[in-house]
Amino acid sequence: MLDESYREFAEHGYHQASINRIVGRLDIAKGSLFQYFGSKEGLFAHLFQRAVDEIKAPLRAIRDGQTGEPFPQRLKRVFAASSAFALAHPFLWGIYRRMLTQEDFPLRATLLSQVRAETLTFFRELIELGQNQDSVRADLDPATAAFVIEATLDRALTAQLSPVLDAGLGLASDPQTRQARLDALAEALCLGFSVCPTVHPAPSTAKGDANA
Amino acid sequence: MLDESYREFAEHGYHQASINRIVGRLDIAKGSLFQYFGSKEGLFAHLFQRAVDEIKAPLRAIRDGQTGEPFPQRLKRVFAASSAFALAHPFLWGIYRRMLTQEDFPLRATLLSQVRAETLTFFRELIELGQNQDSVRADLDPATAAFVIEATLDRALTAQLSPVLDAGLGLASDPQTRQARLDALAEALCLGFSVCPTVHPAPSTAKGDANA
DNA sequence: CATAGGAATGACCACCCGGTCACTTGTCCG
DNA sequence: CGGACAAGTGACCGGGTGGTCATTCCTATG
Repeated sequence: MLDESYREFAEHGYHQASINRIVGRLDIAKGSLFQYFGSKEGLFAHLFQRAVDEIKAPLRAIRDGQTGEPFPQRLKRVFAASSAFALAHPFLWGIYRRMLTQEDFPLRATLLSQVRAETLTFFRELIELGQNQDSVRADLDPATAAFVIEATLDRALTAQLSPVLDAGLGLASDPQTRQARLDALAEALCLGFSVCPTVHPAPSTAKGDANA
Repeated sequence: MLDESYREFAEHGYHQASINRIVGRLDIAKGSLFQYFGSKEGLFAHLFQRAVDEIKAPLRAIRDGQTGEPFPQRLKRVFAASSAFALAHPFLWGIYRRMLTQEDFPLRATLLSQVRAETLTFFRELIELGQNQDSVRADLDPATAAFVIEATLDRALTAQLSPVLDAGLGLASDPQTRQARLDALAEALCLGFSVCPTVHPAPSTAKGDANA
């Protein structure tokens, strides 16, 4: 029952989701569903809370494991894990994405600010940890950098589930390509965050005045 | 008539938009509207095409003006101009944002891929131009960087119109703060793109092995 | 077995939707 | 003025919506 409702909301958003379709697929009476959840909004609220609880564990696992690694490696791991999570829970991800843009999504303000605050804090802590390890430059504002990272990751996850948005980058294609593209994004971000000289050979001319 | 329909779609998205409300506000008969546009989808397609045409001019003006400036300045100008445009056309921006996440938005694939391709090309060209000027490091992949920039800008524009998403960054508050935050975002991006030594003094300790 | 009480049911409600079309109205020309 | 023809109208249609509630069914207990 929860699974089927979850799928309906994720596939159609809130307003386009149909209680009739849900009970039709489940082959139960409409009255039963309303007896449990009271209203469409009640059903949705219940589902969302469950989903939020479900997403917390993997996020924490990423943050608390392998704390010794330098920042770029950790960021890549975060990107990879998030990508895997979004692919494994496309419906949940779809709901979240919809809520971001749909002003009249019920409970939007409450639910969103809760999730967003947690996400940005997660990245800010990751960055500050990197700064303490000297793998992130100290003059970088953690909040600003967290914003950029979150925006990039969000777009990447959206792109990998929606070929229209991929725009030739390859996130929506096979796993190997996706992995490579995600790593490239993480690296491009790290370029700006790292204490200056990046490991890459910088193959072209040496026009820059102080490279390596 | 067009203005009122535009507003309706932007405020409610496609499916939640109501023809009845539009004709009600305009105080005209429903039949008239259908005589002109044939269907709801026809009306929307017409509106969208008009909006796309409208957006092209300012974008081109940004790209083709001040070509001599170094990349970071140009990027800041692009951010500022885009921010102003989104604030001036919140409805249009709302439609675009909705279309990004709503799978069943009619004509989504056609319209979106058209817009996205143009946007990403715009940024790629901006970066390549920066590389030719030596104000962007040569080993940066233009497509990847364009992706990151576009993602960040998109999130920033969303945040400035939706306080819930601002997450304490200050994009949704007064113009001065917003301007400063946009500049900070652009700078954070440029850190990674610039040929290495950034102008900023890097105030803290000199633990990094080769800073400045 | 009888029965009490909660759980399940689905016909039904009022409402709203996009879309139609027979009809009225307005306009312009001979 | 009269007629032709386009423009404008709004009652109406079939269908879908979230939600209700009198009724039936099931089960658990005495």
